[in-house]
Amino acid sequence: MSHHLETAQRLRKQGYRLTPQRLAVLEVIKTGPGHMSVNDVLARVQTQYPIMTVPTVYRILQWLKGVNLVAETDLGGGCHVYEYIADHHHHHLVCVRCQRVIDLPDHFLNGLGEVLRREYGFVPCLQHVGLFGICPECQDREGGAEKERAQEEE
Amino acid sequence: MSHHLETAQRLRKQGYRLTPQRLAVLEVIKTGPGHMSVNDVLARVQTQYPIMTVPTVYRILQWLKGVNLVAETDLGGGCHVYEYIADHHHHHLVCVRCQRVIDLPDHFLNGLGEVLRREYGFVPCLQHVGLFGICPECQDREGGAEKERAQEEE
DNA sequence: ATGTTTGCAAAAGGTTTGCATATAT
DNA sequence: ATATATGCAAACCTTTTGCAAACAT
Repeated sequence: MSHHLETAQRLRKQGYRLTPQRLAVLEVIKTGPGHMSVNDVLARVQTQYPIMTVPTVYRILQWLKGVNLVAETDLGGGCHVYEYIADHHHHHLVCVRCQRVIDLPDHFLNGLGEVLRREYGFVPCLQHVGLFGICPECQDREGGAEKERAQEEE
Repeated sequence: MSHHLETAQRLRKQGYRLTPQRLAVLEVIKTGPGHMSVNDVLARVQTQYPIMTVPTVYRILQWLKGVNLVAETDLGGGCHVYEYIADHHHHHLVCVRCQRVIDLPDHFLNGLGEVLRREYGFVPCLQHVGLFGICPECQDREGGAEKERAQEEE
């Protein structure tokens, strides 16, 4: 936990207290695979700090979101994932079949943002947008024609 | 409940049973203001059918979604809203300040859909997308410069 | 008559809160 | 020393499920 001293110093300067828990969550979210749920973060932190609890993870993640160090993405169905904000925003393509998440560079939505601002006066938060759909692998597995299918009977 | 007989007939033909609860939810979601939560639907239905329960509303809404009569939009934070699908898809601009919802015609995302298909092989479900941001009114009320603001202290 | 749908109650899952204790500053 | 952050437990909210009774067909 020595390679993010400048971040820690900045936060301390802003009056925040740097507890081991906060540093551990920061470390995990910084070095982790991205797109981690609260439980993912908790599990990883607990390998180093077994006493870490769920409410604390929530509070720390909300805090990190507030200071713009992590982004929260709503994947639908009451599932939120978090990841470290490096220096560029990006979006997510979420497969509704296999739950896989594909990263999408931010420029794909830049044009849309401008249109919304211009035509609606609406300032969109397009830092992290989750878009749902079906990934190529699941299309292959399902056989091609997924246009109009109403298979609501299981 | 007599002005959607053709819809009812179609559903009955498909083998579904048309209970009073189903007809009531259909009526409410068809004539309601749109963007209704489960509790909104429940409250409106209960003015006519006081015995309506929460699980039934969920089941009926999932059913209506399955037969492509309503669309479900995830507004984040575990909040889902439902609305009747007329004959055109559209999207939502959700104000993160006042929760207001602005409708956005579907063609705003058509280009994006094609790009995702072409460049990623990803077939997006862009029938109903919720985009978050700040509406013009809230921008005025807040005073213009809402670029970089970290007011997480309350 | 039969299989589907409902109501009830309870469970499940994720998230939040109250409060005393521990702790970073 | 002091105000903030944590741990614990419990509450909260939305959504789901099991099962017997009610009901549309």
